[in-house]
Amino acid sequence: MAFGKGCHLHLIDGSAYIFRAYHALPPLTRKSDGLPIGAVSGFCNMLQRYIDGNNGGSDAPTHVAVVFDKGSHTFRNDLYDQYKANREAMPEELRPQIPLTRRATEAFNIACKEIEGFEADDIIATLACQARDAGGRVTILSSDKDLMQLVGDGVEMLDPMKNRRIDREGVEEKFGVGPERVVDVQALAGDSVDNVPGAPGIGIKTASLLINEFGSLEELLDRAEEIKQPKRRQTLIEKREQIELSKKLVQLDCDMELPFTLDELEVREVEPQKLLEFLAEMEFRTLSKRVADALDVEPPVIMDTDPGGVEVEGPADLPFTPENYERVRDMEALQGWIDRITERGYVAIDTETTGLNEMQADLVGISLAVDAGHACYIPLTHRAGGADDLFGSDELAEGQLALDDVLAALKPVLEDEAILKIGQNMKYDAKIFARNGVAIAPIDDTMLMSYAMNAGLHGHGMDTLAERYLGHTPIPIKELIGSGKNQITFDRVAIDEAVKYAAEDADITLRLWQRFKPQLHQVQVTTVYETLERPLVPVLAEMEMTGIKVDRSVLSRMSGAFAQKMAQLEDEIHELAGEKFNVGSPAQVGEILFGKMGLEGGKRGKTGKYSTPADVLEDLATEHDLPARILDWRQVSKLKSTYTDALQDHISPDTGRVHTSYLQTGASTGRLASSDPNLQNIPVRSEEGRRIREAFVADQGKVLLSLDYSQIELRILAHVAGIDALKAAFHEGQDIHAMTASEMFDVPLDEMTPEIRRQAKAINFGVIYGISGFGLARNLRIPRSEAQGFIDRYFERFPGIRDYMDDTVKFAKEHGFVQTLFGRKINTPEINAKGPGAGFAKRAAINAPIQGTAADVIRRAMIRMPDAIAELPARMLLQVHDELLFEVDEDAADKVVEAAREIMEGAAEPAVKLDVPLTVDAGQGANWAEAH
DNA sequence: CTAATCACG
DNA sequence: GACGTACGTGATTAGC
Repeated sequence: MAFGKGCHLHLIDGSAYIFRAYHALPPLTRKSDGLPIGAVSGFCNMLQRYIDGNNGGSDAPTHVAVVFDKGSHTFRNDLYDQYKANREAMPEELRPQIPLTRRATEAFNIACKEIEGFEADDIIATLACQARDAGGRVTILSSDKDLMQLVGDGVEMLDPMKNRRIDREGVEEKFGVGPERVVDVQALAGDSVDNVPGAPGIGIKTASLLINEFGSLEELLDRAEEIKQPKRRQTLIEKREQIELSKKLVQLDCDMELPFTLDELEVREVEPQKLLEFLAEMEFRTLSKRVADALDVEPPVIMDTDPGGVEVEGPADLPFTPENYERVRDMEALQGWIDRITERGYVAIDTETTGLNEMQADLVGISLAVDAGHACYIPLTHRAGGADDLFGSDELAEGQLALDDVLAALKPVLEDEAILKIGQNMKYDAKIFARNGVAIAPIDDTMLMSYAMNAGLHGHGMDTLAERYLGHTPIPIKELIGSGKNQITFDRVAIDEAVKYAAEDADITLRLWQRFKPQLHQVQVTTVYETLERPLVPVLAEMEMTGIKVDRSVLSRMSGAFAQKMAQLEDEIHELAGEKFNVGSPAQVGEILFGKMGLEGGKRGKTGKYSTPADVLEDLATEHDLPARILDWRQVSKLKSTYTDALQDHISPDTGRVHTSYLQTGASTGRLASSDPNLQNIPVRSEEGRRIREAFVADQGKVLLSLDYSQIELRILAHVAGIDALKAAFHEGQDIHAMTASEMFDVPLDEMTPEIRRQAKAINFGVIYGISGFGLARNLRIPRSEAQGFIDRYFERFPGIRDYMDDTVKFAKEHGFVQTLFGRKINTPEINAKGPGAGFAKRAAINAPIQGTAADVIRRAMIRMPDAIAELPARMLLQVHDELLFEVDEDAADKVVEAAREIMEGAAEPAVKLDVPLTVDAGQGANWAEAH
């Protein structure tokens, strides 16, 4: 039948269907071979429901097509190279499913249309226009707002999820203008998802207002001078070109040359045989049965195992049996494992090494697991003689494959894009492999999965996870290597013992993965895991391996000076006290001050001893010399022992640099933690302490570059709590603490004193921490009643803050967690507790979304940074919560600042559009003190 | 091994 | 009405 009057064309936005199916469903895999199949399954279900819903209806289509995007480069990229530039890459699990969705469409006997280099939207637009011109009706099944341009004259949209028809009125409701002016509004408003710039500062609301006033975009731009608002007028005049470009980008192409005609899209009957064969191949049992029922035919039989007979065992209740752990002795056995891994497409892997320091530890063996309950260990460099041999032996033990041979055989597997490598704390193994010339990818990490789901509930180490989720206590490493000074390295462990321990780790990791993978979707943290956790692993690994240069001579000179100062202070202290005692013992200091000298304010701690924290001593120091000297001594002692002494021990003999280790799962809020050594708490607040940063230096011909977010947590607070006054202040670049002080104390900005500003600053920080009168009073050293008065006044001025706090606590009490703007969940198990813990949990719940969102922002920046600076002579070295430190060639510093700043300031987008700008301060110098 | 103290954001 | 509090970390030391 030729398409014409009385015909009804359905156009299905296939690409949108696929993404929706992918994100809505857990990551199902085909049972026989583990092929990811979730999106295909969801897609088929949608098609089935679609067909069911239209069968025999009076409004049934006469013609139908599913239309897909094809190719990533379209004519819009030629117009504007940034078009869709901030799109996240297609998830790895989705990629292989794309061709299967085309086959699925054909299996359902529906026309499947795609054209290389064109977006589905343009094909849909062209078909819709042709159908309309031929006098027929069109329904577009999509919720994509871009397609709303086409509505009218017999063309409607149908949102398949909400099952809502969108006609002319629907479009006007959404855009404030009719379909023919939708393009104009979009051109002005832009689109952060597709990266269409539009007119800065103008959204849909303002855009429709302007278009309605002037009639069209062209008219508006020609008569822009008439606009009253100065900022708007200026934008429209200055950004005219950008707006006109935006229009070209959003304008759908109705005049494509199509290699097919409408007539070819005529609805065809489903062919049961063809469809059921496809569903059987995909192993969709439920859907096959439903389709077979609907068609009134026998459902196909789908075997539980593939023709090769590989049983895929689940983790449930399968016992741990060391007898099923194999020791790999020869290349034939290894090849068997490699074949099995290749066939399956994933493997759990773990490395054993001589130590916990990945920069120095050597590879001792590798364990692998593909099926739960079965695993192997490949010993590589175990020593002969073993633990009992007093002197050990440097001879290699018998029956081991050569390290080089094994690495050569495994390298193609470890680097194969189609084979997923699963680990527990993969950063560690990735670094070990990197030092052996293997770039392991792609990866999954059970530790990070647990963190994404369970932050705040418990730790994420293997022992914790195995006990909680598998009901199994793994062999303690102590049983093999001992502890304390008698500890041995893993290469001295007898191989047979090592097999049981190491293979078990791979087995546990695999079982945890099988359990966690579907849970990620159920808990709705897949995006967090895939965009904030997993991609950070290689970035951190790279930073840690790079390390930062530390000048030992600077440190050792300072250590000497500190030692002298301490000795001198110690003499003075003993003199003042009238006796010798250990100044480093808080208990003895307490006895001297509060016991012997009888000073006021001595409180006893849990252990019954006097407590002597700095703030108490500071109060005493106004009247007495002794506590003042003790405070001086403590400061110097801290700097010497923790920094100038300890840091020297961390300088790697191989690189001359210090390599910290970042713990991705350390802080429940999403922050990183740094250890061995901790480079996130290098002194900066005190003048003396700051000098330690002079020892952190740039290499010859390079400089250190520090970029830090300005007031990021307060900006996020302004956004999430929706405080207009704060937002405006940030937009105008005002001094936020001065502005707060001015609001609170009714002091004009030009009469602001440092003291009033300081108090307002303390309140601003207090708010982020879940303020209390007691805490603020202690911080500001003012009476509690006065502090409470400040807080009351603050909430009066910014009532939105109180609402935010109340809402957050309420949410936590209802759900047991709070969330960041990017969807990270932080569990709050203590929130409904009674007693003193309740206050703690409340404040933590208030703080977590703010601290966590800031942490998410800088993570996003870090993940994007390697690409952004790839062409520049720069390396990212350190992260200190809101600061990134780089080492760059001297002459490229400005360029790097520009590139890195852009990434950092735009890091929230496109996922989140903050109401406040993020700004980044930059500094550079030969050392960290100068750069900061 | 834990508590106390203090370094950072 | 009393209680006990600023949020998040890691390293070092003393002292059991």
